[in-house]
Amino acid sequence: MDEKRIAEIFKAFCDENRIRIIKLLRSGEKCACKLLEEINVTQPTLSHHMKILCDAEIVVGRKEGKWTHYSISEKGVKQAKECLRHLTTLDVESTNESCREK
Amino acid sequence: MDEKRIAEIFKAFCDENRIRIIKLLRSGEKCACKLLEEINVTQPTLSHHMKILCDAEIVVGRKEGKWTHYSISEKGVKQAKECLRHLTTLDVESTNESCREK
DNA sequence: AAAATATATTGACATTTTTCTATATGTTGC
DNA sequence: GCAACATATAGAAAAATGTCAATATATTTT
Repeated sequence: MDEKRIAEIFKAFCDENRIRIIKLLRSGEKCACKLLEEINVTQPTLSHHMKILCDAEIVVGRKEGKWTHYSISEKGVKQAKECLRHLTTLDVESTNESCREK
Repeated sequence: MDEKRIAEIFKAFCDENRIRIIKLLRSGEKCACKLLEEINVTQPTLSHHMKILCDAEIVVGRKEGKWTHYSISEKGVKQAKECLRHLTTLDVESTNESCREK
């Protein structure tokens, strides 16, 4: 996966308000109006954060009439975990020259 | 863990150059001069990114004379994984009111 | 069809982040 | 001690991000 996409995924987790939103979704699907009650931002700001979370595919929105219900995306989370695992696992295959000197 | 610290950890993964650096460290410990050769930024910019990676505890620096050797921190990675797991795991204990309406 | 409600988009502003140049600090070898 | 090298810090500029007020869009209700 390219660096740009990886960055996009993890941007979900690097803003305090988005982390609060994710924590709220741990208890299950919630509509935007409910999230808005529990978080200290205006409605357009919440909408902006939900877009970032959805673009990262950590969250999915389900439209139902005038409401949008958001929930944690199992699929996206799996991808994020796999991505984190891959990034941080030593690659034993690759040779290594640790320093120009020595 | 508080939102601020969680955001700090995942900031390691939300910049393209930092992801490139982490990918380079997958092949093992590397000194700053070696990383600098392989990445298209100036030395102070690299230093800045290394600080963010170290603050997130995803990377550790080992000083040896005039060199600093960087490597992926198993301990920090473990914490990040655990953090991601916790954030994205449904909390079955908590009751849920998904929407104000209905 | 008009009013009310839920969410998204636009545009402006403030803050944060990334980047650079210049300079400082610390280490090694002469 | 001095020159050369590796890395860090300071400060400034540019870019990206977070935030809000205003407004648009879509849906439901009356």
